[in-house]
Amino acid sequence: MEKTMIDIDTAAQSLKLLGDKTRLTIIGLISEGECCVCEFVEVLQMSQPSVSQHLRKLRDAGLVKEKRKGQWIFYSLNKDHETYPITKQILAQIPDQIEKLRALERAGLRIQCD
Amino acid sequence: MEKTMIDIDTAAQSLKLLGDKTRLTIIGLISEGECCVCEFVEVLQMSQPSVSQHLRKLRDAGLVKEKRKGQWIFYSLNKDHETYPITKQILAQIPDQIEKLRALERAGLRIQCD
DNA sequence: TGCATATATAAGCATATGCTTATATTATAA
DNA sequence: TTATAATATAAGCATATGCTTATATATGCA
Repeated sequence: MEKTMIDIDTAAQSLKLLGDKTRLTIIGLISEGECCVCEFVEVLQMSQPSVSQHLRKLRDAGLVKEKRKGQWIFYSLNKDHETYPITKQILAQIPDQIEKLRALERAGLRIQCD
Repeated sequence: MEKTMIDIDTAAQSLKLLGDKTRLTIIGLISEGECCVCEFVEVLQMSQPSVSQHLRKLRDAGLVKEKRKGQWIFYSLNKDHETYPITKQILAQIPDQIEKLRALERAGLRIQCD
């Protein structure tokens, strides 16, 4: 498992994106699976356009992937991204967001379409 | 070695500071020792006020410490900071900046006052 | 087809950011 | 004490950021 160095510009660009509470929470939410936009809206208690705009930044940078499933668009971590190792290390040091998703599920608001 | 979780707001705040090429390079430069402002100015090829302003942000957040030695003020990593574990992990994944300091030394511009 | 739902995009705006130039502060040295 | 060097701070400005509201696009369903 050879460690590849991530150049400083690339690292800084990803860190800048992760350096926002909303986006860092989004990354935490999908650290163990995918979520759709309406789930983020519910958990984050933010407007849909605002959430979409954060997702676009993450997607443009390649940190997340999107996949349409019917009327929903699901977002997930892009584990192939050059800076994914950094993201993973950060995720290991912040509290997981799973409980928030469980609460969604209990409220019947979790989208499952597999 | 129990891992303490770093809350998401705290993590995001530090990541935001690290998400800037200049500041990330500064952190890289002091990852193995202290540097004074004029060394940063030389290595980064930036104006002194601009460097000072970046250092102030890092210091205000507690990510770095400063120590005056005569006419110079030396900056170093604050290893006691709550988010230092994150910083350390990031540093492990970017190329070290030591070579830049060696070049300074060869040019006779390295400040040593111990 | 037509309507509802999910999502994206656009435009506008207030605030944050990072630089610049000018100046203040602190310490050393003559 | 005066001059110089190292650093900090202040003010100004252009650009970036993150929200809002309004609207567009795409899908599913009656």
